[in-house]
Amino acid sequence: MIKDELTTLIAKAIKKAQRKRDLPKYASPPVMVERPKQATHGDYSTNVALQSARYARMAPMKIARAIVKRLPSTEFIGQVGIVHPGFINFTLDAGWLAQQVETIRTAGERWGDVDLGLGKRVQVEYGSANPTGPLHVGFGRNVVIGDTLANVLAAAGYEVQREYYVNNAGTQIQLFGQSLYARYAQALGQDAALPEDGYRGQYIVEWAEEIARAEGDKYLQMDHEDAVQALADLGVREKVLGSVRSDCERLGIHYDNWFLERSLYSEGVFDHVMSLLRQEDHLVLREGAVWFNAKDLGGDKDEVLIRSTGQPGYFASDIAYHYDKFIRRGFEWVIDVWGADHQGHVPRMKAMMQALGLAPEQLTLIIYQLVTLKEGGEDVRLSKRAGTIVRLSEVLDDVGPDAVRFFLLTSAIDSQMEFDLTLAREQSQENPVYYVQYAHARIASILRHAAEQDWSAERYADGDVGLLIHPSELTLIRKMRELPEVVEMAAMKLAPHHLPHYAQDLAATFHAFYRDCRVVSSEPSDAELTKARLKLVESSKIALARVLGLIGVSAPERM
RNA sequence: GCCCCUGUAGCUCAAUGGACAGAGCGCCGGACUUCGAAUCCGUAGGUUGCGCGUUCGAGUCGCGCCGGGGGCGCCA
Repeated sequence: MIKDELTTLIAKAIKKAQRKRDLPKYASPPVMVERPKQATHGDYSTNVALQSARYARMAPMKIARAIVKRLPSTEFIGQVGIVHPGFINFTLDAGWLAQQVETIRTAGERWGDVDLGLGKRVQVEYGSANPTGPLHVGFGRNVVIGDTLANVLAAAGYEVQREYYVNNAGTQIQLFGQSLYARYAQALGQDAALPEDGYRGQYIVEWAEEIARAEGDKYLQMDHEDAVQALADLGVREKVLGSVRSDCERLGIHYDNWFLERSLYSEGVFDHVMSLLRQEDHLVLREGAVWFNAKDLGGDKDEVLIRSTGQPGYFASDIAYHYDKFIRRGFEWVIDVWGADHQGHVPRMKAMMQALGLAPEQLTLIIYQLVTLKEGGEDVRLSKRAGTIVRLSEVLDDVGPDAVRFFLLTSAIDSQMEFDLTLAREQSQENPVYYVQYAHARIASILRHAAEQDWSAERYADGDVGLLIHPSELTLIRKMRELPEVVEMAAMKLAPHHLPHYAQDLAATFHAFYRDCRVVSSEPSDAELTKARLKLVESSKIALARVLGLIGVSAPERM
């Protein structure tokens, strides 16, 4: 990338300046090349002269001049400027920029790809929640972040696997089964009580009725324990995962693998990992329970693995699960996407990594802040067990998948966001996603119009992009060229929110170009310019479609 | 009490330690007689919660205070 090439060139220039005695000998701080916020400061900028002042014991402006003096000329750099207090600003060469249109057209749907991952395997696990009810709208943030992160990492050259972990073992599933059984029995006219901490949501009633209608009273005939288990399994498999799949489908999310917690037990992974931990002396017996000695490995406290009842807890499964990911399946890097309500688990997960003989950095825990829900300015309190949830599917009905996805993605992972259902419904048409999509549809329309005027792709194939010299044309090309850098940044920082912001920016830049430059001209003398601009328009379509694709929303030809 | 995240325009949110803190929505005013007005142009709106400090330079880093969210279970 240009940014990296520039960094290297500057570093070389510094060394050369030192050899030629323009600069004293000193260990240069790392060269940082950034994109200035302000267009008048050029396309790239470095503060290395400012950073070096204290080591070189020279005025930054003088250092900057010395560096620039030794900078070799290259095809892509147009102008180099030195600005007080010591910034060196680079402007890309206009002719070189124009040629980038061809680069983008050649890259096609791979425009934006970056060689960062070098094919390294990474697993992104997201969406995993207790499968005891439909997906909640706040949880939508989890799947959208995870899925977009996976898209970005794939674009950045990683080999990505997307996984959903089905927690189909443990006490919550037990409770879910009991709740379902009670509602099922009620549906068949029996007098049955919900368990103490049972799931009280209306959806359990609905599911129970559906099961009663489809299967009759066969579960009442069975042994109670077996019936609860069978209903729990059926509920998870058909009802919960059914709704998860359908929500994900609507959001354009497709998993590579659905991993069952229970398989860890049936395939012996759990037992194996426990004996491993025992061998390595990470287990302690205390008060009839088996504890993991997390404190010895930097955890904040020890954790129960197997309760005194003999039942393994959630964390025990998690250890076995991650053993499976890293050791059995050989992932070098694993990313788990968790809500802030799980932040307290981070230390014990890091301790677990050490206990398994793995580097803690191999496991990245993305902790996103929770979405607080409002309805007309009032807080909406939520509880899956109490049944007061707002289903993701309802919001998808009201607002639409593209707007939901875009909205949930726009905030940084660390910032909590407020989702006002009333406002979201009212303003769904104002969602910025439509602004971006409109730009894409507008481009499609221009290309259609061009084809009608006999400007088909074949007829402008020999257009000369060197004719693109209008400031708005060049601004648009500059903006398109940022895409790979945005992808790289989003991948390195695991920060998907940069994408929707960039998308809006790109769309705005296109609209400005459209305002200033007539594309399809009826003047015969404009024929060559029309060809060049059609190429530019085509390349913007490529860039817009790509970023929309990464965000996971559609790029419509018409709207 | 301790730990994590956070406080930026009326609202929802951006800003890899850099240059005049930016968008969208909302408000007000303007632009469709050749490519899509779901667009564009313009106006207003800020002591970046408060106070110290580090730095050539702080919305960004450190410390303290105040406010918001989350966590600290043989639940997940």
